[in-house]
Amino acid sequence: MGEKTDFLGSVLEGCVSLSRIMADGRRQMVGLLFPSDFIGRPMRPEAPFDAIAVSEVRLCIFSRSRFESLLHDTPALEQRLLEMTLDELDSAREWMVLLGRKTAKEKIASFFAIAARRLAAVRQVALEDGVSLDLPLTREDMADYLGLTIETVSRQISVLKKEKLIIMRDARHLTIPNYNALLEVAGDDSDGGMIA
Amino acid sequence: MGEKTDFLGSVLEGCVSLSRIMADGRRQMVGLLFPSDFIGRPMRPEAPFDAIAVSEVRLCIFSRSRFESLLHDTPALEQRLLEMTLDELDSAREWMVLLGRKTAKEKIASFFAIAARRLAAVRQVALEDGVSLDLPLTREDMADYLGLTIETVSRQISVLKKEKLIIMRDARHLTIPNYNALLEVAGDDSDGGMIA
DNA sequence: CGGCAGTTTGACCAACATCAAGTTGGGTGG
DNA sequence: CCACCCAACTTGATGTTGGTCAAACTGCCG
Repeated sequence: MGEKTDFLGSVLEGCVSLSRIMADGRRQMVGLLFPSDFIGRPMRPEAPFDAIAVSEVRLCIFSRSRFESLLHDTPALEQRLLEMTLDELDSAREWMVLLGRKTAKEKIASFFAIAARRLAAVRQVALEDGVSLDLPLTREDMADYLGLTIETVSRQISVLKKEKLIIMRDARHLTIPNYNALLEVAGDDSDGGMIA
Repeated sequence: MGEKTDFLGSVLEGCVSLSRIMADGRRQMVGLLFPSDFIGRPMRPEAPFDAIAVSEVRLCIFSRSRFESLLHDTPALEQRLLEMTLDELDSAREWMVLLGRKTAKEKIASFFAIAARRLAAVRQVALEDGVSLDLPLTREDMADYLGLTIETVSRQISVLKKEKLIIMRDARHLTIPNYNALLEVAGDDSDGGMIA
């Protein structure tokens, strides 16, 4: 778990997962890092979670010691990192609500809604009805992110397809005809949990 | 959800919960704040979660604006806050593993183990076999923290009692005869998830 | 044309939720 | 001091969601 990395960095391109694997093999993803997200655990040599590339990635890497001294000397950088960490904390807590209290169908709908929001942010375009995107995760990765099994993920995706809440050209390519309708199903009141 | 507080602060005595209530009433606790923990959301006027006192509490309160300017002018304070926030983030992620992948029994065992660790830290004593403590939460609060119902919480506590992993003098007073045995049941490999 | 990883679907099962009584214990008023 | 009350908790019977096991399907690569 969590190699002792001597590097910190940020994601430039692609997608990186953060996860924990329990002794008996159960796995839970605890975060999904998109371009501009910070990667690594400043101020602690052992990272408590595994960072795994989910697609091809380009990273920007700094040595831990150089980053930490730079951080120490640059209050503006430290402030920026604090802001990012506070946002990550809010995201993690939103995800706790999903894991603890949402149904399988709500979890899938939430994940699709969030993936669309993140991708729109990365592309720097507005999030409109009819957005299309390629899912960054396999069914197995989704299951581990959502606290489900791959079979349940697959079944609930089929349900959402049948209800016309999503359109899938193939297993990876998603279109959301009506974003607000999807949010409704996700169980988020109106403005839809502002997650990772 | 999350009143617009003009105050930030830290817990001096007692215990405060952070939670989200969904539109239909489902509730998920996303954090439990003990003495020395920070409370509030710096750099963002709206708190995204409700802070609710779980017991009688004493807080140390600062006005938001004064705290934020102090923060801006005091790199050491900012660094301390960054460290605390990074620790909270790790804790939140550990909790995600619990919510997403642990069984009801493992969740209860984890909660008891963590409560004992936190209480020992607050009391500044070592965590030894035979520790006793009064649970800070009702069964309902525990259920909302663990993503369960009160009935399941109650039943799994009964199971742990029958297996002599815990002793309960009454519904609130807990004794842990063998901490490592409890960690074993909690599903954490050996050193037992370092959670908030 | 296989072969294989990823996915889908079906039949069945188990864990946890729900619904419904009881039980306990501390607090109040007679 | 006792009787009652009520909230918190426990326990039992049954229901439902999501997990497990198993079999097929898809599309891509060699």
